[in-house]
Amino acid sequence: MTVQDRNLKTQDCGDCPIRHRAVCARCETDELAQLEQMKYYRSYQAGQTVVWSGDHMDFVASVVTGVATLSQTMEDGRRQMVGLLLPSDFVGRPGRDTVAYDVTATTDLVMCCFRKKAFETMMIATPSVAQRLLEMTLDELDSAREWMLLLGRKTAREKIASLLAIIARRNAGLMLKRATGRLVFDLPLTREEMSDYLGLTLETVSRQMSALRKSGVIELEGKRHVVVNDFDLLMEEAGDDSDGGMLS
Amino acid sequence: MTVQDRNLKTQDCGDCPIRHRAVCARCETDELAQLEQMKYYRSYQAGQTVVWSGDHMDFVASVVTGVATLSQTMEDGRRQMVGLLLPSDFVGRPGRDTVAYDVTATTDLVMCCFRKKAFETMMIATPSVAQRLLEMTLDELDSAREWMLLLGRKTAREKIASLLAIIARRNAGLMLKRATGRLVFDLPLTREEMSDYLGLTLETVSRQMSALRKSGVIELEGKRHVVVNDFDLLMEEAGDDSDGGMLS
DNA sequence: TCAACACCTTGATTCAGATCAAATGAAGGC
DNA sequence: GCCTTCATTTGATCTGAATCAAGGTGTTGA
Repeated sequence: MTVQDRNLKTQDCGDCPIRHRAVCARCETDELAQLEQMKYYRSYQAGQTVVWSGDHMDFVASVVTGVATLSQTMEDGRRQMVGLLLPSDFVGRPGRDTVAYDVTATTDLVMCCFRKKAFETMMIATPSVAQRLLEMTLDELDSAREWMLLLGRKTAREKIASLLAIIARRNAGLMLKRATGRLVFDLPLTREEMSDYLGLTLETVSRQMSALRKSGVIELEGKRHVVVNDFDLLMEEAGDDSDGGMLS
Repeated sequence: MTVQDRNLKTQDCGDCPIRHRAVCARCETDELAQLEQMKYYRSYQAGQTVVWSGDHMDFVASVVTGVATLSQTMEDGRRQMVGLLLPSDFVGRPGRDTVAYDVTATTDLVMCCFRKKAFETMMIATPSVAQRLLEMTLDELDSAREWMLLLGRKTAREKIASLLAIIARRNAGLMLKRATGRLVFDLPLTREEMSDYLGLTLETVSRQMSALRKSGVIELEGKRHVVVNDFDLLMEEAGDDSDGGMLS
């Protein structure tokens, strides 16, 4: 445990998402107290790998701050991201020892962790945890399927617009100028990471970002800072007929 | 529950997969009996739609025989399959009313169903069901993520080989000539359905099937009957470094 | 026996996005 | 201030798969 971890441990735990997302819905006080005792924090620096595909992962966790990605790599180096973990998202698989994909911190990252064994025991003793986790997993499955439509059938421009829409949505709470209809946020991903998420090359990502800028859908300040002038227009560019259900 | 009890229970209902996959692992006699009473069967003809995206789905089900697909469609008609349901696969989402994708029978189909309300009640009363379902959902999520790699990064030839490998694997029990190393099976999908699953056009599917035939990886008898001479070679064509974990 | 139809194959051409190749720009170290 | 480094943009060219366009094959039903 690092010094930083220890410091976090002594803090008030009000910000731990597992508590709220995995348990709160139907929990009882005793269960909450039990979970509180079990949890601990881990910090990772931007770029650090949390676990490699095939490795043993002895904890389950929930993102507190920062962004992590799940990715799969082929023998020849082709890479596809299969998940984007933003604050409050859950990682880890109770009931299986190894992970099937790399988990990487793309920004500095703090996760709230539970030792897997203890969490599993807890799950068996507390049905509401398993049920909440099932609900979350089904949401993730829906997101994954929405993403399959993007990867299989959307154009490069639609892919970029979709990704921007997702990030904008998830950041909604943090965004400025919401009242004016403008959404402002910083991309937590490099162009290369975006390309790995969208099944494109980084050059195509860059070109389509420029194209969206030129047609007035977004404004770019620096490389990472994005201003969305009209969210509905962005959604239209994304080709979504729904309301962006992938955000769930 | 003794082994003999289990045998007795399985005799009257040997073909119902929900019972085996969702419950058996940790079940008790009462719960089994309760499930037995709740279940009923539905049949669909090839081509029939089971539920449309957005519709209310008042049951959960498990495929007994036949093949069904899950697909999403964009406003302009672009379609992407997001799931292939083979015998023993589960459909339906306890805890949500509507489905997010079309469910279609691609062959004649028999499903073993449970009314959703009753199943949910049952789930709350019987923790093992929720836990088993969580495990199944996590497996599905892994498959979906494996499929994202295919859609985002594989070539047309690799996509076709991957699909053939999946179907071959899942049919392993039914296949002939297993001892000789040859795998023989019928494709349950048209070329168009294959293309919707793989994010290709039907012409490309047809061309790549021919290409695999010409290079001796597969033999085709008629349009649907496939002979795989060397499964390892097929896996190599599929570009998988793993053992094809998507089959789980 | 032969339409009609659904499904599949094959060929010719086009095009979106990949690949190859510089050039630009911003941030940190000396 | 100047060099180095790394992320990004932009340009030129190439290519794998899409698109457009015939034909072929097998099945159903009159």
